[in-house]
Amino acid sequence: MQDIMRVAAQVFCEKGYSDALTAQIAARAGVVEGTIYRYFPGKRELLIRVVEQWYERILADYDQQLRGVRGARARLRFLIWRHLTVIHNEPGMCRLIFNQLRAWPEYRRTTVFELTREYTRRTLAVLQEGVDAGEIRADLPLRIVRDMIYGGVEHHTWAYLRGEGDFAPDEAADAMTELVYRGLARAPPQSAAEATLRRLEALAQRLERSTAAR
Amino acid sequence: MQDIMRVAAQVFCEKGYSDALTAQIAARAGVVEGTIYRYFPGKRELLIRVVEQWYERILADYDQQLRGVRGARARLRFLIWRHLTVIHNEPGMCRLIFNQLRAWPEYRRTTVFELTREYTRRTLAVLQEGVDAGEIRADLPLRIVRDMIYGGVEHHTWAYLRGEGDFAPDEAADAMTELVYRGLARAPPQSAAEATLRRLEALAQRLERSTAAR
DNA sequence: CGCAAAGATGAGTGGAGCTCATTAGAATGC
DNA sequence: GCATTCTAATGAGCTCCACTCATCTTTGCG
Repeated sequence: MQDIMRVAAQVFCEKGYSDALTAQIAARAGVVEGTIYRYFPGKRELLIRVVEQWYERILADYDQQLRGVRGARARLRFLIWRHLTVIHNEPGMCRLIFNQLRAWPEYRRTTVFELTREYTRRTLAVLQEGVDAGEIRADLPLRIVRDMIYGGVEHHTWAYLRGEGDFAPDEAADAMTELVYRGLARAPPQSAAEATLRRLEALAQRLERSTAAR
Repeated sequence: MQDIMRVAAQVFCEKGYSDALTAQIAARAGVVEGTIYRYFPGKRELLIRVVEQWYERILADYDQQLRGVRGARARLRFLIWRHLTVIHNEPGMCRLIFNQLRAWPEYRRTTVFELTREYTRRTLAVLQEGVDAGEIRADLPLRIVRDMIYGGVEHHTWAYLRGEGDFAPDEAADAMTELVYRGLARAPPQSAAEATLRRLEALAQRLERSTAAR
């Protein structure tokens, strides 16, 4: 049965879900087609089991690694970078998850779903750490930030997953972390700085006039 | 043929792509199955044509509306809000695009693909307007911002598209615009800037006192 | 009215997931 | 050491669904 799952993982990744034929998986695994259906209720369930096994492997050392990273900003960057890196290293499986698994009604009762929830929940927790430490403002819903992070990662890697073009996990992680962390705007505090600047400029002019008058 | 496309749009939206049977579409359209294949090379192409027609309708008044919105920030919010609203109003079609169409190899030669590119290109243009107007910093790649916007919208609406839960386009648009515009962080650069600002203010006060004293 | 061109028909085909009666092999009992 | 039972593997066949094609019908034109 482990043979079947190993072979199925290969064939699914190579050909995609619908072009991967059960007959082909059986042949490569050295069994006959019907044998697959002794262990799996159907092709869909086979994919689900394969992806679940893979995903558990991927997340195995995840918590330990995260525990080693200190500071809300670095932790946040790690989460983003990690997601980008997994996609970059294993595009086949990620394509299966994004294009097939998540579109199915069975998805919600999958451990992939549960583990993903856990994963994104950790992102919220890290953001909250930042709020508690006074590093991040809390006047916007953190859920939206999380959605923009995960959605952004997946949108950014979309072309790569189609086999068109590439992306750099490190650079993208830097940019996204920076964006989330410091934002894009010249925000209200800066207008305070501008006011101060104007006061100083006015003072400078007055001083210049008074020194010139002497 | 318009009948077939109208009926197909309905059935696809109701049942999803693979549960929508060609026989069913034909029956509801009052023709026989083979007739569909006189006008369309196959079921996939039928969906593509249906979605293309819909998408053109959706984007018909789009540019005109955008032209009516002034200011980079308001324009950006409009783009985000618009995307959210379309998803909220027509979940069936959006589900078909996100789950089926975009996963197919044919997608790239679709006008849906072209129009979407146009759509996101406009977002980059609006961001660039903000940079030119001095409203937005340009020291981070705008492509990443765009990816976080569109990815964020889709990630945020994902549960809704599955028929689980709901979301509020206006609130989400506000939050995302705010996030992109002013950022989240009381970040290191800003705390440094704040320290500098306090020193400058102190300096200004000293100078003001000394000039006043004369 | 005759004829040709275009359109519609529905029985039939092919392919892929899936089933099940049968067989082979292993474990257990006496 | 043979018989029995229980489990696993087999592969021919079934079903479902997209798709095809020879045939029939309607329309347009002289």
